[in-house]
Amino acid sequence: MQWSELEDQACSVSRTISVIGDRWTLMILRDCFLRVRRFDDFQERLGIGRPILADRLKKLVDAFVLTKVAYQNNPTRYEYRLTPKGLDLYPIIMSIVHWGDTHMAGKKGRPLLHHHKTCNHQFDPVMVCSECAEPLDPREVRTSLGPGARHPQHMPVELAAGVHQRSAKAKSSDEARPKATGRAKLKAPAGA
Amino acid sequence: MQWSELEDQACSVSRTISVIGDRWTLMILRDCFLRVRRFDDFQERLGIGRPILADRLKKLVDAFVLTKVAYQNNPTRYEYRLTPKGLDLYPIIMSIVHWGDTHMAGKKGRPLLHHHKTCNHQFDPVMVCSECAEPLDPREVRTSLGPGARHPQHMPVELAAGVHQRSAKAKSSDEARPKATGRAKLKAPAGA
DNA sequence: CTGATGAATGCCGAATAGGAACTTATATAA
DNA sequence: TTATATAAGTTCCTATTCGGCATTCATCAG
Repeated sequence: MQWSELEDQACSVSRTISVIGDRWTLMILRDCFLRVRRFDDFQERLGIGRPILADRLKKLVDAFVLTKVAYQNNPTRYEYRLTPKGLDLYPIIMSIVHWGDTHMAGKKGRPLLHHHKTCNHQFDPVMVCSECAEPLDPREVRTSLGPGARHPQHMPVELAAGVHQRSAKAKSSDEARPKATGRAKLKAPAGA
Repeated sequence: MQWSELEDQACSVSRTISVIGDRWTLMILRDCFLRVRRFDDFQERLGIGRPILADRLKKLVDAFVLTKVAYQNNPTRYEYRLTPKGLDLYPIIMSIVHWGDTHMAGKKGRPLLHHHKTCNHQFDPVMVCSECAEPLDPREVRTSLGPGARHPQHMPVELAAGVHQRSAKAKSSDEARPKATGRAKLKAPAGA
């Protein structure tokens, strides 16, 4: 499978990985959230080669994750800023940071601390259910087919087992709609 | 920078990326959470080459993200299961899925739906603050140095700017740039 | 004009991906 | 007994991609 085929797949993970599934891209994005914006700053902080950096930045701009903003004229120079789409990557980056803090930190502890201005506490990111606000445990989640489902290889094994080529009818009980009852403030963008 | 150098860095993102920052690895992990466990199932679902699959599985086992469990004897065959450390990757995978659902879904909608057994609702994952349970907005988060902090290139720009270890040519950049915040609050909050 | 700065390219060796066939070990079928 | 099927790899080879160095490009300061 080629890199470019990934984004054509009917799988959200594949398509996301086609944008961010690259070592350098993730490092660049981390720096973006640390408010790094200029080519040479990225280059110096990451120790990345300039050609690769240029390539990754261009791809991120093409994917509307970053946008080039002129910060001076004559010559016009640009800096790279996160778009709203790029800002939405925050949970991914924070999840990665938190996993690293939890499982990969050296004996000295975590390198960075996060302080929430809203509540004025140091915090950890927690992934919760949009409906009941409970932290998510993978064993408490059941996956079912959505309207965009196409290929069995993107389904959980227990659903893929009976399906062979074509789009399967969602056979789970609540196939219908997300119907967000419950805490409105937790409701994530519905997407699609 | 080599792949192998990443894991030596004092940055949680670097170290995490050294484990999961690979296209195939992320796809494999997605399948793990969809309860795929056997070599040939991974191979068939992902269309990945067998050598690469074997390599990635081995790396994940070495990183204690997966573990090999014998599911039969004569001949002994193993399947791959997520360890607790691997299960902790769930927020990362879910963040990726959700971003893809939100920003990369085709017109047909998302391929998979997630149902929370705990509350019996279809849901989206939301990343919240562990202290106040509010959804996280990157602009409401301030980053500060933790006990494991070492290199300025892992700090947010406004903190790295004041650190001495910076290379000599930094003077011009500091001059030309609007001073963000001073270095007033560099000190990390004491305990979590 | 010359040099400095910020950014993008070309070239080339090294690493990686991908496919096909091969291996091992056993159970089942002919 | 031989043959076939199965699961989990491994070996080998080719083609692509990656990463780093040096260069190029455009513009402004002097």
